[in-house]
Amino acid sequence: MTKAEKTKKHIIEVSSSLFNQKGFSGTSLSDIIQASGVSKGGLYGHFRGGKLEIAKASFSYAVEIVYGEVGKRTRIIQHAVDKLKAVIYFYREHIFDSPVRGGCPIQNTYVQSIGVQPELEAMVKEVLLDWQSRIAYTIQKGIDRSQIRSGINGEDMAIRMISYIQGALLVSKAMGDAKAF
Amino acid sequence: MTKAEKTKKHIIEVSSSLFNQKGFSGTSLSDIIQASGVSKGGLYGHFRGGKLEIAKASFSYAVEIVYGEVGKRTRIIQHAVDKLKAVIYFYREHIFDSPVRGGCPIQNTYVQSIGVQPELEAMVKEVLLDWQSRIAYTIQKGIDRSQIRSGINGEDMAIRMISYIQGALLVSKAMGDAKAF
DNA sequence: GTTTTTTTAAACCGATTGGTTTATTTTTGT
DNA sequence: ACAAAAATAAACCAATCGGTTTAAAAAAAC
Repeated sequence: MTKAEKTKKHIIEVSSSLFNQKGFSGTSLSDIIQASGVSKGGLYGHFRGGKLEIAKASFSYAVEIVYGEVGKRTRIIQHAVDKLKAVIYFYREHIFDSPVRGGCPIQNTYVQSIGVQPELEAMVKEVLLDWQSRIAYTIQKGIDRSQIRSGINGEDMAIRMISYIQGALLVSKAMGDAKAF
Repeated sequence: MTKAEKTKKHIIEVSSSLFNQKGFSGTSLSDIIQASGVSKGGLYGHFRGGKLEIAKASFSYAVEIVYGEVGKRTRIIQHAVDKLKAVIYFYREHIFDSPVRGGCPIQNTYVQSIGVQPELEAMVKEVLLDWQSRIAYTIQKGIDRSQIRSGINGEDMAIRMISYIQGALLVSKAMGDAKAF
């Protein structure tokens, strides 16, 4: 990794935390400059698209980080039901200790970008669809292996599971405990 | 209602829509001035606390509006289970047609204020606790009337119901359909 | 019709916003 | 040691930010 690549990654790491906590309009270039230690010219050198390009890269990075952490926990699990349960357990254990500071980047980015930042909004939808198909795939595999009773609609079940996680996350964070899970 | 009160209410009506859609940092005084037609001096006359005071009043107003609409639907219903179901149906029917433009003010305000606007954050928590106790009260009444089996913990059940609604709202809006409900 | 209330328009404040370019310096790879 | 790549610091831009005060005008209440 060249120096430039390292710097770019560092900017994204720092920015993903900022954007996830304070949102797009709540995060200024000055914030990123101060938190990263990179000069304004440096930022512009790496992201000619300005703030929006940094925010987009930050969101993608944040999603990858979360996916990576979830994957660590679920990759080794064979049984489909256990695998899906492990996903939920992961989120329940990381309500106040998210892989990316500020909580679930999907939730944060979506609420803060809807109707205001169409490009970010579209990215969130893509990620959600991807997540849905991943879960649906696991469910289908479970059905094939007779671990889950057939007749279950994978896509619908996946949506409900995501919905459950997101709702429980929101309420748990607000209430200060994990009772919603 | 005096002229001043009318104007103040008008400012709040307009602002609640703006804040709910674009968030606190995403909404500027200029936005409010333009949308309300009230001059800058007028705003300051009615809200000496500036933007934050307007945002707080707007959130309270938005919550009242939603509560009012939900109440219209549920007030006449006697059976506890039907009453709770009606709440969920209400939200399902208003995913893309919220009483306050931008969707559920609890969800929006919380995500956009957490860690950044402590006063708004605190208000959301209060509203959530109030909502929880309302639902719990309905559940308890249902138990007393043998409409709900005893042994159910009203508070826990209420949290789960709120969590369900919030999650389903978020995902439904993002996905563009009500499958999550 | 007069007094009070309410609202406006305008000026002003200091600070910050995102964005852009430049010359210079530092660092890197060879 | 030298050439290429990377990063900095600084200046600059026009625009906006939230906030504050004032005199004048408009509207309402009596």
